[in-house]
Amino acid sequence: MKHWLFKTEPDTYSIDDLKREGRCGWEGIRNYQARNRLRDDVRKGDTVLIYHSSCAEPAVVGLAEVIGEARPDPTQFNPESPYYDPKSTVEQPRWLLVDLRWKETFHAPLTLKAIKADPQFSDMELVSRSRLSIQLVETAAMKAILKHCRN
DNA sequence: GCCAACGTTGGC
DNA sequence: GCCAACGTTGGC
Repeated sequence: MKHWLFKTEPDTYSIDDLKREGRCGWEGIRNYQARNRLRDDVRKGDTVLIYHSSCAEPAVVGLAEVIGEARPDPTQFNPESPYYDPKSTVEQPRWLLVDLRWKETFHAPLTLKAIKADPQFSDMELVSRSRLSIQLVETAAMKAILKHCRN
């Protein structure tokens, strides 16, 4: 089982939204590397850290679980959606999403600032490849993050 | 709001 | 297939 970190802008969709809804299709991934990871590597049962980006205090804020394998993202076919992609077809969908279930909202979010300041997180993609929206988290880092966030 | 990093597009 | 132009991300 793998661990991931999914980014979201809390103004658009926050951990509170996920908690309230209980589950969601993680819409709007429009980057090929991220899409390929959803298709090839993200599996049902994997755990996902939810990360708030582009906000006052960027941080890991909660935990979710992957409850379904990748499927076409319906928003790519909807002209009303900000994620609409006119070049994608139902026959050959370009973009995928996975379904998540809310598991936990952390009492002590781990801020980007704290992650950058801690040498044990220096290998995290959040530090080295900050613009990738679907990131792989190593088991050791995952354990350390959960320990921090649950204290 | 700025701007660096980096992904995507499209002409050649 | 190269690469310049352009667009997006996301921290600050």
